[in-house]
Amino acid sequence: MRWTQALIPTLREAPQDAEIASHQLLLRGGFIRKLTGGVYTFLPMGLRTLRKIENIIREEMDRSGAIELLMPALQPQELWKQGPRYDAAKQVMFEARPAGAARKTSSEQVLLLGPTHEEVITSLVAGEIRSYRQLPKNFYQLQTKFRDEIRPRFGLMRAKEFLMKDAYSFDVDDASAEKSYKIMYDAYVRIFQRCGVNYRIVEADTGVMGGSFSHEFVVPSTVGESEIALTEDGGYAASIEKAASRAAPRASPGASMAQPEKFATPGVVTIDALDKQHGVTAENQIKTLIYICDSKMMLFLLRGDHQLNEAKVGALGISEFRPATEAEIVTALGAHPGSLGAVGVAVSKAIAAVVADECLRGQSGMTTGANEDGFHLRGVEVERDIKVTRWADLRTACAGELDPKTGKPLKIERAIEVGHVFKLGTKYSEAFKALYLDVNGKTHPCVMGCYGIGVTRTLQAIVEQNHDKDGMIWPSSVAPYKVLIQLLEAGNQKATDAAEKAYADLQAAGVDVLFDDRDERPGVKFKDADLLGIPFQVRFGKKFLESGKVEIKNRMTKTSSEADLTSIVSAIKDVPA
RNA sequence: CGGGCCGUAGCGCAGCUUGGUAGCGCGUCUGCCUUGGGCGCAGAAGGUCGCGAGUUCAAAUCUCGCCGGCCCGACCA
Repeated sequence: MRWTQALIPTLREAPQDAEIASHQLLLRGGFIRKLTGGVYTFLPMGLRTLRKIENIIREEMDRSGAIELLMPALQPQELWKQGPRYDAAKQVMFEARPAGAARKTSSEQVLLLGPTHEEVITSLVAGEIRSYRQLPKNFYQLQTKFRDEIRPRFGLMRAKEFLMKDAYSFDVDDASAEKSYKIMYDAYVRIFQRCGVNYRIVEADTGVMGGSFSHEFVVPSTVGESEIALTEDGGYAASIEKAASRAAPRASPGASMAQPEKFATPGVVTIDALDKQHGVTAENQIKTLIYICDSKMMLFLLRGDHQLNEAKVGALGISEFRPATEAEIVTALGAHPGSLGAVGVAVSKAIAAVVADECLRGQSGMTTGANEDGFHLRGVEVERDIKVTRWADLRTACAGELDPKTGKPLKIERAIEVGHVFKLGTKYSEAFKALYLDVNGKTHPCVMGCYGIGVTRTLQAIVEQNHDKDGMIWPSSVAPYKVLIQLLEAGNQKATDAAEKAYADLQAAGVDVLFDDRDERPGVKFKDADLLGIPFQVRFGKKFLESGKVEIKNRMTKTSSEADLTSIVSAIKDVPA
C-alpha cells in the first residue's frame, strides 16, 4: 500500500479523553476513531492488525478441531427468557426496536443485541445434535458483541461494541468435556504466544456464566481493570474474585466474657470510629452486611478489617443480590447501618440466613453492633452468641495474606483480561434441551464448555504492553505491515526509483509492505514511522544516495543495518522481529 | 445511580471573573524554500462559541432548562 493512497491520519497530539498509552497511540496512529462513547471505527491500519489477530485465532481454533460458524447478533428475547440467566444478563443488554414507532402490540417480538451466544448455540445444538456419534463438537465464531457498559473506558478496553471470539464445546460426559477444555486451554496458550504478549493464566470465578471451573488469560498491566492474586513464584495465581487466602490471625484478640456486654457508642457508625473512639481495632470487630438475595434478606458477617467479595456471594448459589436499603434494614433489625449485628438474630420469615466468613469461626472477644442505634456489644463469642446458618469464604484476599495451599504470601497485581475458558457443565444444555442419546439409547444433556477471547481488547493490550515514548512497537505477527519503506528524498529520481524497486520486490516476495511515498520532510516520516510501530523501516535518503546502501532500522531494537538494494528481501526475512 | 468537571475551527487550548470587533498553537490549502528527526518564509480557507429560552441597547461571557462528553466512585459475563 502506498501511503498517499491510504488513509493513515496520524495526529501529533492525542485527543484529551484518551488517558492510557495504548488508547492514545491507537488514536494518534490513525488505527481507530471514536464514534461515540465506547463505540469505535477501525480505520484501515487498525483493521489490518485486527485481521492479523483474527487469523491467528482462526488458525489455532481450526488446528484444535473447532469449527467456525457465525451466529446472529440479533436475538429474540424469548430465547433469553428460556435460559437460566436472563434476569442477570438483561442489565447489560441492548434491546433493538424500531426507532420510529411505538411497539404495536404487547405480543410483538422483542429483539436483543447479543452480549454473548450461549443461548443461541445451545438451542441450535438442541435441534441438530441427537447422538453420541455426533459428539464431541466445538463451534466457534468471531462476532461483534454488544454490552451496555455503564462506563465505557480506555478505548477498546471496555467498549459497548467489541469483537469477540467465542467457542462452545459439547461433550458426552465430564471427562470428555475436560479434554475439550484442555484442548482450548492449550489453543489459547498458542494464540497469546503468537500474538506476542506476555500473559498469565489465573484460576477464575465463573460468575453469572455458571459452571464448575474456569481460567482467565490476563495481560499484566497497571492499567488493567482486573485484579489477580498470586504468589511471588507464580505457583498460585487467581483472579481476585476467586482467590482464597488465609487471613492473618488477630494480633491482640479482645477479652472473652461470660456473655456479651452492651456499651454506649453514641454517633459511632463506622469500623474506623469504633477503633479511634473506643479502642476496638478493626480485626476485633464483626462487620454485618445486609443483602437482599433472590428476594430474601441475608446477613453476611466478616471481620471488621475484611472486605466482602460479592463474587463469592454469587458462588453460594445466589443468582441475584443487592445491598439492602436503609429502610429495609431498619424494618428488619430495628437499627440503622453502623449499629448492626447478628447477636440474637434468629432466622425467620424476614431473615433467610446468617452467613459468616470462615475467619470468624471460633473467635471470641469480638465487638459488633447491638441492633440499637448508639450501642455496641463486646465480648461476643461468635459460635456461642450468633446463630450462624452457614459458614463460607466471603472475603476478598489481600496482599500479604497467605496462599492456603502453599502458605506463601500473596501479592495483588492489576491485569487486562483477554481470554476466559469455562467448563460450563449442563446448565444451558438442560435449559435448552441440548440432549443426545448414548449407546444404550438413553438421553443425557450435553456437557458444555465455553471459551472467549476479547479480540479488540487483545489488540489494545498488545499496544499497552509493546510501546515506548515514540509510539507503538508491533510484534511482527500482528503488525499491520511488516515493512515500511521510507522515501526521504521524494524529489530525487534515483532514490525514488530505488524505493519503487524495493516496494515491488517486497510485494513480489509476499511481504506486507507500506510505502511512505508522501512528499514530506524526513523528520515527519521518522516520527510517523516510530508512531505506527511497523517492525522494519527501510530508508531511501541521503545515506542511500551517498553510499548506495539501504538502511534498515529495527523498530524494536532501534538498531540499524545496511543492505544492498538487491538483498533487501533476504535481509528482512533473515532478521527476526 | 452518587460526587466533581467540561462543551469556543479537524486536534490541543485561551477568552467568561468585570457583557461591547472571536483569538492562539498545531493541522489543512496556495506559493516559495528546504530535504536525516514533526524546518523556515509569505498568503488563505475554516466557527450557528453544544442546543433552546430568558435578562440586556448588546451575551462565548450573566440566568434557567435541555443535550452531549470526561474523571472518581458504585457496577461489570
